[in-house]
Amino acid sequence: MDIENIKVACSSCNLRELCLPLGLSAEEMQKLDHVISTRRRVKRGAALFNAGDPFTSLYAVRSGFFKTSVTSADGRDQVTGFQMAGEIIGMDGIVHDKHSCAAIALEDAEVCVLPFDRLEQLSREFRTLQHHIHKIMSREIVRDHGVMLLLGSMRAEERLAAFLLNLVQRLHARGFSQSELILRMTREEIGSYLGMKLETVSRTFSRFMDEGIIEVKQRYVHIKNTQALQMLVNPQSNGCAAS
Amino acid sequence: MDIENIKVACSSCNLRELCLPLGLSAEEMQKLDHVISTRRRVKRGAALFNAGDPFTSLYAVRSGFFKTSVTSADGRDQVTGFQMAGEIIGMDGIVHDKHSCAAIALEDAEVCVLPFDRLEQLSREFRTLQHHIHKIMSREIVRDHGVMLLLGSMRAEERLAAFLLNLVQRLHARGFSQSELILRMTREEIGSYLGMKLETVSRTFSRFMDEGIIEVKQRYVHIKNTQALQMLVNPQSNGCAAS
DNA sequence: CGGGAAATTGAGCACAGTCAATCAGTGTGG
DNA sequence: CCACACTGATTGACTGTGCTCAATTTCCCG
Repeated sequence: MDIENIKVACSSCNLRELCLPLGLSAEEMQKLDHVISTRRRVKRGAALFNAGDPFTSLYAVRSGFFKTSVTSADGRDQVTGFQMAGEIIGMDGIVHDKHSCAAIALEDAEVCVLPFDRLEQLSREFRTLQHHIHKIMSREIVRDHGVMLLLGSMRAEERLAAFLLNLVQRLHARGFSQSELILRMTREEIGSYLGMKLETVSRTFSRFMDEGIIEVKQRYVHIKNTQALQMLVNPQSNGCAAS
Repeated sequence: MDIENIKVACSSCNLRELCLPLGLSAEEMQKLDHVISTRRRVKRGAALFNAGDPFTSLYAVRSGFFKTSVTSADGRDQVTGFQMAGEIIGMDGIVHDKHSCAAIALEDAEVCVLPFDRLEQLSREFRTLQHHIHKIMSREIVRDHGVMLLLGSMRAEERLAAFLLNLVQRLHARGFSQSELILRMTREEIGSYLGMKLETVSRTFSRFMDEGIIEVKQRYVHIKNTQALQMLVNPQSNGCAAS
């Protein structure tokens, strides 16, 4: 099985500045350690949960990379996001006590299991934790609105540029390069997320390469001209680094 | 000014089965009445809040109709949702203590002001209220994922059909007709929400009319064949009413 | 009743989708 | 260890949906 229980502690986790414990006091974090007692391993290609699965917990990505996707009644599916270390998955399940999307590991991954009833219980005691959970959900809502903007009003080039910039920025916040990355998802998954076909993703990558903006070799991407990408997303930002 | 304070009570509101108080006990609802002490009127075309405004409260729509929209750095904007009576607006503001989208009244409207710190305080006392707030935020996330599916994988006809069905279903839950409605938004706003140009919205309406599926006259819409619309959204649902 | 915003409709075009062939990379089994 | 199969990526040619630009028309609202 791909499930394995491991004792863990937020207080000693190197992701605590990115993840759930952000901003908690030592005492609060200690309490949190009691709530978050198990980890779970998920193999590449396996589901952390599927649409329809009963909702019990949120999950904090500890290592690895996930995609979440929803499926329409007639079988079309849409990737709704990609999640990396320190990000929280599963908030879609709260409304109906079951998940409405699936979370699939794109590489061997490990998550911290956060039983939601215990999280609610603890957040009734600590307003910092309570507020932090509200923030995490609000952040997801704001992120989703950004994706709607992308899907509703941008052209293929702009979408892919925005996608690359977002990915590299999040990776950079985790200590990786600002200009190089390995894509963990296929062209088809990128396309599904960005509302375009895999061939268009591939062609757009090639065009960026022809223009000298990036270097692509399969999953490897080197961003040679960040400003050019920013200009594509937002023509206003004329070369000057926006804060 | 378009601001006016009025004493109000959730416990005697006719929207309490749709809105925030859903599922609360008499005692809890009485406590909630103390939190929600003011209403605010918003004139047609005016903003309940704008992007960048400091976040203090959530708002429950009491009457009228709103749109929320985000604006990109270069001025494009995207309608992210339409809200009607009983729905909650403003959760985008929690993460950064300021709103990331604007909420504009599409007709003269009235909202209940829910100061967020007091809501957090009360939800630390009542787990029913706490869980209900989590559900409301989760519902928004799930809704957003549905919009992504629509924007990312549907064609113009399917988008508009899904939009009409969603709108009429929500209106029906509020006691309005299942087949007739007045659109409170312009073709341009519909287009922005659905990721298409206003001309395409208009043309698609006309096509539906030619096919005898609906009757449209400016803002008035009569759905003559709900099944045909459902078939457009989901070809699988072959005439049989899906549960 | 008149002005202006909103909606409709048309013609032509472009971006991205479709279908198809080829190539590259990876992992498996003989 | 190499051959082979398979998935994923690239590229090409063609097509079609929806966008652009433009001209009317309709309907509100003052």
